Amino acid sequence: MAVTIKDVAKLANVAPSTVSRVIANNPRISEKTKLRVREAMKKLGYHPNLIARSLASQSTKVIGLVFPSSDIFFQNPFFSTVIQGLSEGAHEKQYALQMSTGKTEEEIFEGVVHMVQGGRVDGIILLYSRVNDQVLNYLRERHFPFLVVGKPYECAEEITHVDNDNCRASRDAAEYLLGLGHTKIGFIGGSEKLVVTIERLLGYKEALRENGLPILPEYIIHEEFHREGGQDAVKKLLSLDIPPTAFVVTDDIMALGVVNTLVEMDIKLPEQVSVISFNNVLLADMSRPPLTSIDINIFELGYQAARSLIQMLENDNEPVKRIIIPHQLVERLSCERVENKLIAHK
Amino acid sequence: MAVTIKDVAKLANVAPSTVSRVIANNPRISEKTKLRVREAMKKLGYHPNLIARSLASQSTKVIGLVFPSSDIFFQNPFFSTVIQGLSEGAHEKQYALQMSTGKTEEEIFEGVVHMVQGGRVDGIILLYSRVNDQVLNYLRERHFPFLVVGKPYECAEEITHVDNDNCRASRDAAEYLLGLGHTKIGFIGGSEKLVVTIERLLGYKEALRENGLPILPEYIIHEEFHREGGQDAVKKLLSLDIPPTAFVVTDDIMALGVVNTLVEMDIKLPEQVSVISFNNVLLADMSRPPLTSIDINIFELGYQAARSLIQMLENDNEPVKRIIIPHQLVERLSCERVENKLIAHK
DNA sequence: TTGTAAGCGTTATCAT
DNA sequence: ATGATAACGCTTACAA
Repeated sequence: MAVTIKDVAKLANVAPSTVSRVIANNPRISEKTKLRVREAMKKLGYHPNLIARSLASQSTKVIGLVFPSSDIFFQNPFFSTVIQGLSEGAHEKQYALQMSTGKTEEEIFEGVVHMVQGGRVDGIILLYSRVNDQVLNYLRERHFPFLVVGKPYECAEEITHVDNDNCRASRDAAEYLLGLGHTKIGFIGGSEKLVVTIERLLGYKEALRENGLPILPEYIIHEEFHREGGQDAVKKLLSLDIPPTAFVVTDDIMALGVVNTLVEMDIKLPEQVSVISFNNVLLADMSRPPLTSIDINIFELGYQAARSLIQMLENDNEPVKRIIIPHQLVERLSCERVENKLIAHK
Repeated sequence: MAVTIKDVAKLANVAPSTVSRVIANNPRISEKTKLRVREAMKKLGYHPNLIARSLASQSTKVIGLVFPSSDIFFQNPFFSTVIQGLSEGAHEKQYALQMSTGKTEEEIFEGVVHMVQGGRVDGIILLYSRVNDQVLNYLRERHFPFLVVGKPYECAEEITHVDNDNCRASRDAAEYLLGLGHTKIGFIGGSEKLVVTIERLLGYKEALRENGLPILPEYIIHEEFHREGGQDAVKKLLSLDIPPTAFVVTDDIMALGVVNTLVEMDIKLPEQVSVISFNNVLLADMSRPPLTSIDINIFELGYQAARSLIQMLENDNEPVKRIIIPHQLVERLSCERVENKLIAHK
């Protein structure tokens, strides 16, 4: 059996509670005893049992992570990078990260309940935001500390969240294309259930509207966040009578699908068609041509999420916060000023 | 405060121990009481406190994950996919996954000690294998249950591990190129401290030797597992008096760097130079030309790792195992039969 | 400044 | 088949 607080107490000739106080660095213990106790701890190679500590103190120093059920999320570099940020934010405050596992939505939900009611985590970070989310509703009802990476669909002002200004970012993207003279701009987004898609669509529409351009429903396509999604979308758009000359694509991976498809169709990028996308993951500049993309600072999203949740956990009635991570447009070579070279009508 | 076993006991008119037995589905409890107790649990919305259970039973049902310290690991899709496999394997047996956090090697080591001595995990999975690893040595010394994804550098027969036959895989890769008539084959590998690099280099050498070809030290380059690594390596190799006509690259991402660099140098793929790589991550077929790559079944690596560790945890003296995940060569368009079109000497 | 003792919510060993 | 009761290893009033 491992060495416990009692063993240390015995060796140092003090009570177990004293050892506990030394660990907590309680100021009411004399330096002399502290020294003696610490020596005993070192001698025995003592390390506190975190489970026992959690039980006694009702706090685990563990943060639960909830991912969306879709496989697609894992395939996207967003996942890795946000984890890196979370990891760094958590580590700084000595918190551990635990992942929910499960494939279906239902399994994930049960996993969260297990974590929460089982007392295994002090708080939860949701790494997605969708319409009518069961997990979010559950956490709210139980008043369990949690935070959303992304913008909650409802009651955003009552839920702490870390997000980009996606509406603005999308407006920036569309305005960039408008600035290059494009007037026929298509929008290729992810699932309409995802708040991020909703927001980016909004920004796109705002930009068009403010520039006096019509919003054409046939120019707006929703597909999954993967390459095939981008491929399907661009095919649909290019088969229109008057196809767009530029695309706002809400994810780099989708954009790669778009680019590949265009290349296969022998359409020149950026001479004939411009593409701007989101996330600026590593792949963005591995594409040929490299993608102009809106960098949303994924690492920072994760880092601030971890920090903010820990703040909520450590300070009673920390106010609800909305943390906006800045984005920036990274110009590469996938967009060009529109000349009169239109795509031949089909 | 949450509802406990005592509350359930009171409502069902039994002793707490009986409730505990019902939870464990102990056969010595009558069906009648089981029913009554379960009803009470449902009525109160009871959920066992996992922390208390862990303390009493000295087992957490949590697996600790240890990543290499390098940022590069996270940027590689290997990370996401192996996590998916681990997640599925763990979930099936109701285990949770906890990640070690920390940037430097030292921080990670401390994180592991914290997890282990703190009793927070029942076992550990190392997601890398390198020469002289501090973490591995620590776990061995303490006889703490753990398993390695990859081949341990030393005492591989005493440590359960889940791996590919990397030596064989690399031989397959080299032989494939030899089969296409290449005789000047370069090797671009990762850090020499990583066992995977060592093994793949070995396989490469074996293939050359068995085919009566010389092993040229200047044809062997080690770089980091990222795109720049591939770029640097190929530049070095192409500046040789007699540059290779084909490359075995031990990672897809590096291979992308190789391909991009070749394109920039106006060297035609696969007409002038062939490239074969490892891992077959999604990017492999997004490259132009799409990469011929050895699929090492990353998901399966993770999945089997989780399952095997759980077996070790649940069965006393489970024997040490070596689990080899099969690989297969996926032919795409980055390799071609060598004709007499050599690269012009520099 | 330090010790005593009562929890924290389970499991597990005795009894009965 | 079920009930007391003692762990599990720590924290934290309350005493002294």
